[in-house]
Amino acid sequence: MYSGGMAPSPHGRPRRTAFLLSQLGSLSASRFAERTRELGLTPSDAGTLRWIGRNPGLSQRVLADRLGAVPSRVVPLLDSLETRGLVERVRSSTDRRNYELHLTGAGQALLGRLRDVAQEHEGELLAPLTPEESDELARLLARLAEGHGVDVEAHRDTGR
Amino acid sequence: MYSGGMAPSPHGRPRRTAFLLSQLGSLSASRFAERTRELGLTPSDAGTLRWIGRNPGLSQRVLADRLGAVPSRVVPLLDSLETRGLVERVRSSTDRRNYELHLTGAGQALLGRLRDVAQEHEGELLAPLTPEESDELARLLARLAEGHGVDVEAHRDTGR
DNA sequence: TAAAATGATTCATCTATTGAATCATTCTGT
DNA sequence: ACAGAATGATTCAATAGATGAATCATTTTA
Repeated sequence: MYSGGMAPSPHGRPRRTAFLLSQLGSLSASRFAERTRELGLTPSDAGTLRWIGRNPGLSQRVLADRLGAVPSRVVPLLDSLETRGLVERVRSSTDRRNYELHLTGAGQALLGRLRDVAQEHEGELLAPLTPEESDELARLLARLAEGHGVDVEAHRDTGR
Repeated sequence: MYSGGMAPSPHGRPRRTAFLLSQLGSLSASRFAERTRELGLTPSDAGTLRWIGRNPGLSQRVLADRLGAVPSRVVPLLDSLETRGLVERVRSSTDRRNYELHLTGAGQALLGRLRDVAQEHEGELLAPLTPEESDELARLLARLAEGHGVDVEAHRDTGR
C-alpha cells in the first residue's frame, strides 16, 4: 500500500517537480556564474554590486543580512571590490562605527553591464519556451516564492 | 537606449524569472536536505542510494559519472554508506578491477522511506499552487529541462 | 560615567572538493 | 605470450569556502 506523501501524477508516475526545480535552479545559477565571470565577477560580487547600487549608503551589517551572509564574510568580499575600484567604504558621519557603502563610477558602469548580462541570461534560459509560457512560468514561480516567503528582491547567493 | 538582452515584461519591469528559478531551486534543495538529514542522510547519500537502487550492480566509475562527481569523491561516500550497512561493494567476477554496487536490505528499506520523504517534500513545496497550477509548472519545467539537455533522471547534487 | 551593545575585523578552524600519484587488473598490438 | 597502454579504485596533499569566537573602536543604555 502507498504510505503518505503527495498523490502521484495522473499518469501513475510520481512527480518530481521539486527535483526538477533544484536542477534547473542549479543550472540557472551556474550559467549566470559563467556570465558574471566574463565580467570578472563572482556571483557574490554581482549580488553585492546590485544591493549597493539599489541601496547606496547601506552598512556592511545590513548588506550581510540582505545577502544572507555572516558579517565576517562580507569583509573580504568588499575588500576585493574596493581594491578593484568598484566600491567605496566611507565612514558614516553620524555613527563612526559603520561604513556607508557606495559604488564608484566604474562600479556603476559595471552594474549596468551586469544588468544587460542578466537579461541575456534570462533570454537564454527561457529560450525553450514561448513568450506565453515564459509569462506563465514567471507567474507560477512568483506565486511559489510568495507562498514560501522568498524575498523576490533578495539576491541571496544560490551556490553554483 | 536599451542595449541587448531580452525585452522586459509587458509591465515595463525587467523579468527576473532566472533569479527566481535559482532561488526556488536553492530553497527546494535545502528543504530536501533537511528532510534527508532526518533520515541520517546527506543529499549526496540520498542521490547515491537512488542510483544504486535503480541500477543495481553499477560500478563506482559509472556512479561518479551519473552523480556528476569525480571518482575519488565517491570513495568516502560509499565508505560511509557501507559502514552504515546500507550498501555493499562486491568485486565483479568478470572484471576484478571494479566493484558492483548493491543495496542491502536496510538500504532498500531506507530508500523506501526516502521516496516517501521526497513525495512529502514535493507536496510541501507545491502547496501554494492549485493542482492544475502544479501540473502546468511540471509541464513547463520539463520543457525547460528538455530544452537545456538536463537529464531528468540524473540526481546530480544541487548543493545546499 | 560604567556597562552593555553594536559594527567591523581578524583569525583559527572546518568541511567539501579536487587533482595527482599509486596500485591492481585488464586490454591492445605485435 | 608479452610489453606497454588503459582502466577502476584508492590515497593523499592542496585548495577553496564558509563559519564562529575573540578583538577593537564606537555608541547607547542605565
